[in-house]
Amino acid sequence: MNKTKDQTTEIKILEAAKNIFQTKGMDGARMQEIADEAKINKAMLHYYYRSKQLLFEAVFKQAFSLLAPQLNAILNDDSSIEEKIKNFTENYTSFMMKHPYLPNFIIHELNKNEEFIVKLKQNTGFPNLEKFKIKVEDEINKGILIPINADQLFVNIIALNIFPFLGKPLIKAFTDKDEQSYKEFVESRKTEVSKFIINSIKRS
Amino acid sequence: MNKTKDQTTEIKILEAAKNIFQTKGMDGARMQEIADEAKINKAMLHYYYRSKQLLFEAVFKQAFSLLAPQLNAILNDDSSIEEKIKNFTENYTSFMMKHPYLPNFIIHELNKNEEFIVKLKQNTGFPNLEKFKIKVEDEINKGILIPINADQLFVNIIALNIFPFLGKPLIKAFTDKDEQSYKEFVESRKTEVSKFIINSIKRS
DNA sequence: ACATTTGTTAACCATTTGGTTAAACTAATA
DNA sequence: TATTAGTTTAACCAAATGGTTAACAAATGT
Repeated sequence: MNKTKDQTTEIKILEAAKNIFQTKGMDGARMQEIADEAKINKAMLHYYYRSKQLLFEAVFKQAFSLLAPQLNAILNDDSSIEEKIKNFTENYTSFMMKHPYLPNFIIHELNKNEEFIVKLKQNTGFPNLEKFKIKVEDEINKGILIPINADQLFVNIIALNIFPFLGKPLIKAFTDKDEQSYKEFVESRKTEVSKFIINSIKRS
Repeated sequence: MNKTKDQTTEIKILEAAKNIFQTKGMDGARMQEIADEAKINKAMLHYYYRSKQLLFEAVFKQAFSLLAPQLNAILNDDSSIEEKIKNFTENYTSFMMKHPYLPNFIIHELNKNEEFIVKLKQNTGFPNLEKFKIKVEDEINKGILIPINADQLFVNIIALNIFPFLGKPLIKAFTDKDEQSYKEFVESRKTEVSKFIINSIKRS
């Protein structure tokens, strides 16, 4: 057999499964649909991944593993909180514009199965806030930032960055934007969000 | 027949459907499961609501109709932006603590079926930002607020308030909180979030 | 009292769905 | 070139699922 072809079929399946699972969710996805998307026989899905559940987990883990490094990189580098916020906002928004279904997929499946995150947490490389917390407290002590709880600040940062992708249909409707102007709206958040946060927490 | 009993059966179904649909989503929900939850025969679901789709829509519309007035009340009253933000943050968080599955349910289903919001928009009472925008611009001109785009501000407000309910499993894992301390965390956001926003936009 | 409408149930049905099987095919190896 | 191991396919299967039906029960109106 040909190892290259092995991989391409296996990867074609994962790719197709990613598309279907991320748009329709675990429950809404059909094995046949994934097979069609990958242009292979349905039996191949089971040949390579055994069951829908295992195929789903392969997709989910891959999706999650795309997000964690983004967070870690910024939480653990040595830059100032202001720089962290600027970098994160810029990078994360750019990344999400390329993977717009990802936040919804992860959040929905995690909410449907809360125990699932316990498994992920055991993984090395699961984001850790310790260094970020220390840095926040340090800058508060130095008078750079006004007093704020680091957990609250962290949640505020990710909320402001992720929500536009989660709530896109809602926001589009509320603010009366079409696809194009919504894209511009999100694009402008790359800088607006960090200004907004820094305005709030930086001692002036 | 007995009109009171009619209503209770019909309402028992809607109540059960709400529980199941909101936790499992349209695709994950089973008609039999809803019937069991309501402790009635499965055929009754079809007798009163015709199909799964229509039952789902009844649940969805009811859920959505709980959110819209909350938004409208605050967008359209005559208070200052600062008061709007304080009221909204306090009220919305309290409300969501009582209906924690609501945001996820609405956001997930809306993302799976983007056209669906068009129907909702035709409804009278669909939230409208005009008055809010005018008030924001007014306060900017008066020098109360620093310049900020009203749409961006609006998205920031709802992002900061809704995200803790959408991303609960994620945030719990990242910040290492158990159920109780997460509850306290969210509780404290009732005031923290408005302080955070006002800090950012109020001219000092 | 009786016919009619409304509500409820159990059994049933067609279709869909995840998953299996066995045979056919491919390509490297001995 | 025969063997072997891995790959792919079509046909199949049992269980689950949304939905229907027909008989029965309980109100309601006349």
